[in-house]
Amino acid sequence: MTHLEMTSLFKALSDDNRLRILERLKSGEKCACVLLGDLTVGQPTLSHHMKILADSGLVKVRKSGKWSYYSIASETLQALAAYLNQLSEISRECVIDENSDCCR
Amino acid sequence: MTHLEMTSLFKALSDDNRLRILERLKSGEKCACVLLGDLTVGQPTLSHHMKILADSGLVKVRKSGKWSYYSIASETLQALAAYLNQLSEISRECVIDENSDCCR
DNA sequence: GGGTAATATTGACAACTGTCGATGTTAGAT
DNA sequence: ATCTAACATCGACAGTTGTCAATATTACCC
Repeated sequence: MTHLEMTSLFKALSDDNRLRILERLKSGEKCACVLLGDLTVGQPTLSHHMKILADSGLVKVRKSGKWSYYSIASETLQALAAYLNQLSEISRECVIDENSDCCR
Repeated sequence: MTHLEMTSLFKALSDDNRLRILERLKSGEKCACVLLGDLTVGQPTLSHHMKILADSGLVKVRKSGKWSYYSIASETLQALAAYLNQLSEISRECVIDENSDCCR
């Protein structure tokens, strides 16, 4: 996963409504009109959010007739979680001495 | 961790330079002037980014004399990773029948 | 105290983002 | 073919964000 893909994933996650959508999808696949009922945004706005979530790879889309069904892309979420965990593992306890100059 | 805190964490992570800073901090505590050398932004911009990272709880600050030392706040990163993992665990395989109407 | 180095703050500006109303597209129903 | 429901796209607008130059603050050194 490239650096750019990573930031676009975090961008996709950094909106209150989109987080709500993901949490709603945790209970299983949902169609857009159901999600619309859960939020306080208009239909074009929901469509916009779903596009961002789908394009980033956080949700999968399945179209059937008039309906669009969305579901969580677990692999992507797990990959992100793995990245964050790796980032939290500080390789060595490297505390700089308080009296040393750090900048030369 | 509240919903609002969560989105502010993701917001803090959704910038290329801030991700770079965190990856740089993975090798241990660094002072601002060192981080400045790693990026292609001016000093006020770095200061701005560090404030966002610190306020969100992703990094810890230690001040000593003229210098500010920054380090990764592992707990926060791990909490976020746990949240993402929990989100990826779909409770039941709930695929809606293709021929059913979803919206009533 | 005066000078200098590290960092923070302020103000300004361009770029991006979330939202909506209006309109377009597509597919089933009558 | 016409109507309607689900969803997408477009254009506009306000609010936010990343960036910089200029300035302020703080702490050390002489």
